[in-house]
Amino acid sequence: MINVRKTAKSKPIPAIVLHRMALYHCLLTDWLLAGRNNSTTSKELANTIGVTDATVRNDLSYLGDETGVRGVGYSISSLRGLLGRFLTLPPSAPIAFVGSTKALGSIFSFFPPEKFGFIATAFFSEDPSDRGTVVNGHEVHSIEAISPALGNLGIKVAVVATLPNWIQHSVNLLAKAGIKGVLIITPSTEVMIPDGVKVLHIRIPCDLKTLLYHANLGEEEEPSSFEMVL
Amino acid sequence: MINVRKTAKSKPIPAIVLHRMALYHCLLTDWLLAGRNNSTTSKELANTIGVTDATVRNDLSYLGDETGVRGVGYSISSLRGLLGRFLTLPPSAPIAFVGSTKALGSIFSFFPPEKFGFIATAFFSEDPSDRGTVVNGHEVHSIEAISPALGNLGIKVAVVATLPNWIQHSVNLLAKAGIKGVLIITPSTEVMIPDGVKVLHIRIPCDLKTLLYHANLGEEEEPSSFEMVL
DNA sequence: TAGATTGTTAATCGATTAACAATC
DNA sequence: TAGATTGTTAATCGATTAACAATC
Repeated sequence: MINVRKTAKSKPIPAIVLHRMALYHCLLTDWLLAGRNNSTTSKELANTIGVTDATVRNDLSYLGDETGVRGVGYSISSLRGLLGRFLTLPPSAPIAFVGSTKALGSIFSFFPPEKFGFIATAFFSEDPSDRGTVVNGHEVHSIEAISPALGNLGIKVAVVATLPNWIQHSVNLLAKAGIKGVLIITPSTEVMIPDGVKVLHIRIPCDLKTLLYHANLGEEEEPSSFEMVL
Repeated sequence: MINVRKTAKSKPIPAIVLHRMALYHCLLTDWLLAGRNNSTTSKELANTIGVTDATVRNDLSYLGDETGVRGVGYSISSLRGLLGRFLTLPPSAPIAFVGSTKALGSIFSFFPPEKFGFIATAFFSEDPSDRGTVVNGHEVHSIEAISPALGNLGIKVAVVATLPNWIQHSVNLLAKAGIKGVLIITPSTEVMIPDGVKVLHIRIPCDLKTLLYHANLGEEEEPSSFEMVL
C-alpha cells in the first residue's frame, strides 16, 4: 500500500506535535472569532503557547509545503484551514455524550460544543431518572442503547462523564458501536482500552496533585535549623 | 542556600515525571480503596499506565533510597505514602472554586473532591444570582471577594470554571491572594500567567480535535483510484 | 540456593533548538 | 535593496530503555 496521507514528512506525527496542532487550531479560531484576520508569525504563535519559534515552524512543516510566506508569516485564516484539514475537522463535528444529564448539562456551561466547532447529537445516561429527558432537542437514551446507529449520524467521537463504575461498560459499548475516539472526563486510572479506539483522559485529581507539588516547592523545611548552616 | 529538598537526584524533576508521580499516587489510592494492600512491581505499574518498567523505576528514584525491595517489589501503602510526601499532599487538601454554581455543582458530579483527597472550602461566582447561595456549607462569594484570607484557610490551589471573559480576572485575583496553583477548566488559549503561579489548562476542544484526527486516520482518500496502483 | 525484582548506568531514541540559506 | 521571516538541516538536549550487578 502506498503512503496515502499527504503529509510533508511521511513519518507518523508525534503525539505532542499533534496536540500542539489542535492547540494552534483552537488559538487561530479564537483570533478569527475576535475579529482578527491579518498575518501571524511563528514567533507570535510560539510566544503565545510557550514554545520556540523553531518548534512552531517544525510542527507546521507536517502540514505540507507553502504553509507560510518567507519574510511575511502565516495567514491566520488559511493556516487555520490547513490545520483543520490536517486534523480532519468538519465545519461542525457531531459528538455523543455519555453520562447523567446533571453532569453533561453542566459541562455545557463551560464547554458549549457549538462554540468550538462541535454539535452534540446523541445522549446516553446511566441514571434511570434521566430516561425520556430531552437535551438540545435530543432524547436521552440508556447506555445500553449505544449502537452502531451512531455511525449513521456521522458520530466518531464521544465524551464520557458517567459515574466511575459505568466508564468501562460505556467505553466497551462505544467501541462496539464503531466510535473511534473517547474523551473520559470522570477521573479514572484503570480503563481497558478496546482495539481500534483512541482514549484520552482528563484527570482533575492528578492535575491538582501536580499543582500542590509546585505550590509547596521550597517550603518543606524550616529555614531556621542549625543543620542548615553548613 | 543548600539544596533543601531531599530528592535522590538534586536536579529539578521533569514535568512529565511529576505528572506520572501524581498518576501513580492516584492509582495506588484506587487500589487501596479497592481493598488491595499487598505489593506491586515496577512491571505492574508500568503495564497499568502504559510505560516501561524501567521508566517507572527511574521515576521512583526521585523519591529517594529504599523505595522498593529487590526481588520483591513495592509496598502499595508505603509507596503511596512516599509519593504523597514527595508531592506535599496533606490528608485532605483545601481548594477554592471559581465559577458559577451551575458549573461547579456539576463538576462535583463527576469529581467529588472528598473522594480524591481534597476538600472544597471556598467558592466564588461571577454570576450575580449566585450571591448568597450556600454550597457544601460554604457561602458563595463574588469574584471580587477573592483575597489573601484564602491563605489563612490553608488554600493553595484553585479550580477555575468561569465563563471565558472572567478567567483572566480570576487568575489575577487568585495570584494576588497568594494562590500558587490554578487549574483552568474553561477552554481558553490565551491567559497571561502572573509570576509565582503555576497554571494548568484542561482543553476539551483540543482533546476532541486530537481524537478526530485519530478517528479519521487512513480514511481520507478513496482507495479505488488508478493512481493508487503504482 | 534459585528466582525475582530493584536500582542504576550507559546506550538509544526522539524532540527541541540554533543557525542560516532561501525568499518575500 | 534592506529587513523580515520561513523552511530545513545539523547539533543539542533530554527522556526512555536495555541491560545487569546487587540483593531480597
